[in-house]
Amino acid sequence: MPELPEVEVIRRDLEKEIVGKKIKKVEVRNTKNAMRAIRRHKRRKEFEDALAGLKITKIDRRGKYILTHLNGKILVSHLGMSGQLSLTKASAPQENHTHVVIHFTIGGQLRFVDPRTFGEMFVTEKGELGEVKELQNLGIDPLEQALTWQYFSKTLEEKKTKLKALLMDQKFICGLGNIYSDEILFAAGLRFDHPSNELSSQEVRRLYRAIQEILQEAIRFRGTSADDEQYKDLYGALGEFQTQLKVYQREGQPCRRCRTPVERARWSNRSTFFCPQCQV
DNA sequence: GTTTAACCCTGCACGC
DNA sequence: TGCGTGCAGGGTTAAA
Repeated sequence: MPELPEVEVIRRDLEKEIVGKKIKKVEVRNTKNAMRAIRRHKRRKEFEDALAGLKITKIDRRGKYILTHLNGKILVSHLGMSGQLSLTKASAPQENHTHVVIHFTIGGQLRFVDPRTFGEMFVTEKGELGEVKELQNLGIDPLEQALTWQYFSKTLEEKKTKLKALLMDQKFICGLGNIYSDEILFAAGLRFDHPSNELSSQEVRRLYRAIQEILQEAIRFRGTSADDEQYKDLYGALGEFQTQLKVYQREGQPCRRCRTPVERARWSNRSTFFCPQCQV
């Protein structure tokens, strides 16, 4: 499932590929799930007409949201669990669960494919972006300069919650999901259920550094394609960070550091993977 | 304030 | 072979 690194890889590729292009027309499939994909719009036509004829000027990212800037408008996309943006020729066969197709004037298409329909797309006026609640609530992006050591350690101290809950809390820092929070906690040598306000300053520092390092590495490897729902980039290629995973989905396999079998715990309706020896 | 569970959904693995 | 069941997960919301 796409988390910050995957979304950032897609953002960078979109920036390279579609900035400057003009949208000829947009097609939303006439299916229940396609309507679910654009659920903030009452009618397909409203979404389609909002984008037709506009030129793409910039691609931004906030947490796991991709913001495609057009003249006066912004197309907001969230890939949910199984969403994929795919850049193809118009002649390429259409995959199952393709909900939205954006046609460019110079040819080629951007398709939104999402089997589990947790993802969505919507169009907003540029001036109204600040009113989108989900974006308002997002915390600091961990790759931005604004995530300072001071803010990070102060929040950990104040929150008094389990570390994994905090890492996955999009209102604190945005973009981390199940895979990267597990990998970050392993890299920092901390357990998922360690109380956030009971860390030494050295441990806080390790965690802070692990966030930056794991995310940068994952972007360098073009994201993780670990699950049955394999993440694919804009061109349909898989990421390669799964070869680097230390604990995620490695239950029963020896820890890469100490050989102790990796354990899996059920926490808050999610699986969490950790080394009982290396993480305290 | 924090934690848990349910909800939305589909594909897949599994057992019978 | 085929059916039913459980599970996976992101984000939100309601309840505990």
